Amino acid sequence: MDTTQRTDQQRSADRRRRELLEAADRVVLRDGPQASMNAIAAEAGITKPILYRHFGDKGGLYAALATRHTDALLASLRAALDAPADRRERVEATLDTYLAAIEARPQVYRFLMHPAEGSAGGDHGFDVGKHSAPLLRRMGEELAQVIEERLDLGPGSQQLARVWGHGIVGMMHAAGDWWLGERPCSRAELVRSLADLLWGRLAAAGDRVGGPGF
Amino acid sequence: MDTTQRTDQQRSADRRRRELLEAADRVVLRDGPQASMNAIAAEAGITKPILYRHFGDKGGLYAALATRHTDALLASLRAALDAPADRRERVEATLDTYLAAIEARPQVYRFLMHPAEGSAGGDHGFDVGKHSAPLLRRMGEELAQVIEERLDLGPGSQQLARVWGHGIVGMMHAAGDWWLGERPCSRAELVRSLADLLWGRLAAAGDRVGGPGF
DNA sequence: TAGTGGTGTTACTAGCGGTAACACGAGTCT
DNA sequence: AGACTCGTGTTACCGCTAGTAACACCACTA
Repeated sequence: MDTTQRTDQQRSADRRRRELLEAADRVVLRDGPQASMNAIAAEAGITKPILYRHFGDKGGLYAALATRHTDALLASLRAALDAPADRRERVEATLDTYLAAIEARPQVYRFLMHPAEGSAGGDHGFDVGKHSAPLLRRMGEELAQVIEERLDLGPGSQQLARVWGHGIVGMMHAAGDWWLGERPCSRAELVRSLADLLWGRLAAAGDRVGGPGF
Repeated sequence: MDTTQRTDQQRSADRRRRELLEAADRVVLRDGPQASMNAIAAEAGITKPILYRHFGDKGGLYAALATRHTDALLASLRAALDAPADRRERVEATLDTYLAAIEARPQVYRFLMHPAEGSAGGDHGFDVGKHSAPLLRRMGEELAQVIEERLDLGPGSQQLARVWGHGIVGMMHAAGDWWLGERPCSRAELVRSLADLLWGRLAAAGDRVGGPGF
């Protein structure tokens, strides 16, 4: 039970855990978010109780799975957000990165947006205000931080940055989800339209003839 | 089996249906979106198969339930959107109406955002791009229509209006969800911050000292 | 040789959505 | 009257799920 021994065991457990996660990944990407624990165990070549020993419950497994993908996506977004270009170009690059990601791997996207639905049992005093996927929350917080660091918004800047961070992320998400389902235009056009919205074209647009503007 | 008879029966069935919906409403508002069909049937004083005869499956019941609340909320939003005031005031009124609704009845809000999760069984060729709740889609489409009717956006206005409709709704939803969970500021402040975002303050903000702006 | 810890199994529980089969009461046709 | 249908209700079941208890094996150690 010396240190070396325990390290070896831990290393082995970690490796096993990674293998299980990869198997779970395959199943979730194939069957969608309702992939059953039985199916995942079968894909990994083992049986259910082992999954429960490693991840506690379904929520734990899904959280571990989601963290991997979320981290990867957030890294890409950070890179786009940090590119050496002016603000509009950075915003467009970030939007495009996100949209390219959900376009390239829609199953991953679907999973990240609805990871743990019917998992926990009796949540009677239930969590109001936490319906967005964790990914959205994390993206919102990250964006808020970038905004607050880089923009001069005057008094109340921190709070404003957080509102904007979550708001912009929500805009991106909803528009992207709709776009992915209907494909009404190219990705570049969507990016441009959203950036135009953020750039105040809504406020600047003229009223249509025949009545006061929206 | 004459017309009067059939009308009587239909009327009775409709009345029953409404009673069942009200019972389901009570249970869903009490237990959250995972309320079981057994629980709903018990609340209504009957047993499961009757629910299935009236609504087909759980998705049908939940859809009927969601439609009621969604229609009500959309009516309020339309009223705010049609108020006699200038554009900014209308936008703020609409945002405030939505936020007031989710603040006043968070359980309804929660249900509308996650109505039918683990319902249908084998959806293997699965619906990519339809993860937002139907409420969000409907709000996005309605807003798009209003924008397209009232604003002069130049060429490609219809497509632009739809992107903006869904984007703005997503912004409102994500910011509202975050705000409802953390309550970092008053509703009025949130409304003002979001309207400022839509009014181009992001583009207009100056860079912070020490580097190029976000 | 006995013991210990990790890995794996089978077999089970409780609850879910959904359904088949049956029972009762009311109105209708012959 | 008697048979027939139809809507409403029930009980008892199916197949599935998440999650668990109990047992078996295998390697390593004292």
